[in-house]
Amino acid sequence: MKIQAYDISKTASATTIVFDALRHAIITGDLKQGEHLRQDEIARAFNVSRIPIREALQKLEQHGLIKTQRYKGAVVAGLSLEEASEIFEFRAFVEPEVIRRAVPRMSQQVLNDAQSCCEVFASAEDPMRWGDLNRRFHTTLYESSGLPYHMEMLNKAMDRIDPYLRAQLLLSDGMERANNEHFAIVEACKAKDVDRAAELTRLHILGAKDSLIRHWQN
Amino acid sequence: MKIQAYDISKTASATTIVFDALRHAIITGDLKQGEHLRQDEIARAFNVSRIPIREALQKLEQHGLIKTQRYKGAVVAGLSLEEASEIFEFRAFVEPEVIRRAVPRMSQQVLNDAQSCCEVFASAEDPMRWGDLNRRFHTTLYESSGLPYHMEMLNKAMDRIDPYLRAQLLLSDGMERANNEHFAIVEACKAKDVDRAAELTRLHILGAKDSLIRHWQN
DNA sequence: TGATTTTAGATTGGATACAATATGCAATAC
DNA sequence: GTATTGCATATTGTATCCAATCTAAAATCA
Repeated sequence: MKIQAYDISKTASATTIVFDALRHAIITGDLKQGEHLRQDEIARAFNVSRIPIREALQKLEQHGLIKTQRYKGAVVAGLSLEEASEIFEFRAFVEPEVIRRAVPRMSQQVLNDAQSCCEVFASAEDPMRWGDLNRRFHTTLYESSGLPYHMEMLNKAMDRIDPYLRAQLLLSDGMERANNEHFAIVEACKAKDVDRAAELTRLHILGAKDSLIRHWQN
Repeated sequence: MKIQAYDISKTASATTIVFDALRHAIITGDLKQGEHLRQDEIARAFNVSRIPIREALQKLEQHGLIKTQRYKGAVVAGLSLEEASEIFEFRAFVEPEVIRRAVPRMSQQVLNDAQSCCEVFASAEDPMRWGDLNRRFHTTLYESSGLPYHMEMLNKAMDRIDPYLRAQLLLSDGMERANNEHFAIVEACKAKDVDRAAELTRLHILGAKDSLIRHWQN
């Protein structure tokens, strides 16, 4: 076998392509809260029938990104401030526990990756990339935990509040604070200081939540 | 308007009927781990086309109850002991926090409901009902928390390990222990002893996990 | 005019039909 | 006899079509 081979069964079906595209559009805010998603329109845009569209919409609803009503269609789901707050609190409660498990297991490689994530994040010019980089930083740290179920739950949580995270980073000092806090977390991980890493993570998330709430009320 | 009216848009579509039926069959163990779910077969059984079946299967996959592969179909997902353990630990971590928030807000009504849940559970003869009653007991307690997102996550977690919970209750002293622990939790809630309620909940879940693991290894 | 009914178009839910892929068995080659 | 290839069947993915429902504008009536 001299040729480069892929597992074709893992390539994307029409449904997953559409799902990924819509998911991306929603969590980046291209599709805004309350906007209608017309099956026919999307189907024409992707040049497929409505069937894969409908299945993609089902998946989006399962992820909480849209809301559908029988015979009325799908709209991009909004989050009230209360709902967003609760999800931030969920993260602030679970992520420190995950990092607790991860710190003792982090290889030098992972620590280096996290460090360079931080640096790329710090020097990124494009605000559109901040959200992705921030997300990658967090998942990089948690991967060593060996807790795939917890991470699955956290990923879903982050999906739901992604637009709010992006908004928070765009606030006056959002980016700078996130940066400093990220570097501090990496330092704690390098020092294998479990308690400190956990507490910094907790404060990092709660801080984002608080600054978002403050900004919201103006 | 003298007649009893329902919001028909909230009635079950073919998809949700099929989903509920399959979900029930899986979590009660009627459909066993690894069993194939053929779209055509299910469609004939429910006398609908494959479209609603496919949508129901998607939902089941999102809940982690089945696994699908392109062009190969769906099989009932199994859980390794490690995966089940992690989910027990997730519950053992999150549920005490939820009950912490719930205890100060529990009305007398809720406390009475929980108490009678316990009593029904204690006197239930049919092992098939134990799982449902146990589940209802836990959700009754948590509803006062005002944390719908946390509860959604916990419900998904309980769905995944439901067959294991049922198995655990069937162990020699499983039912008796669960009973005693449930009554103790209710007592702590009545006494508004937040710390005790949380700790008892944590031990209740970890105890179930440990007894399951011990039994598994024989 | 203003409220109600009618009606036509738009949109979604579901059924049927067809295409793409997997699987297992027979045929062939060695 | 074993391994490979070709073919038939089973199963899933997608397209097309029809039915059920919603929406909003036109028509009707007081």
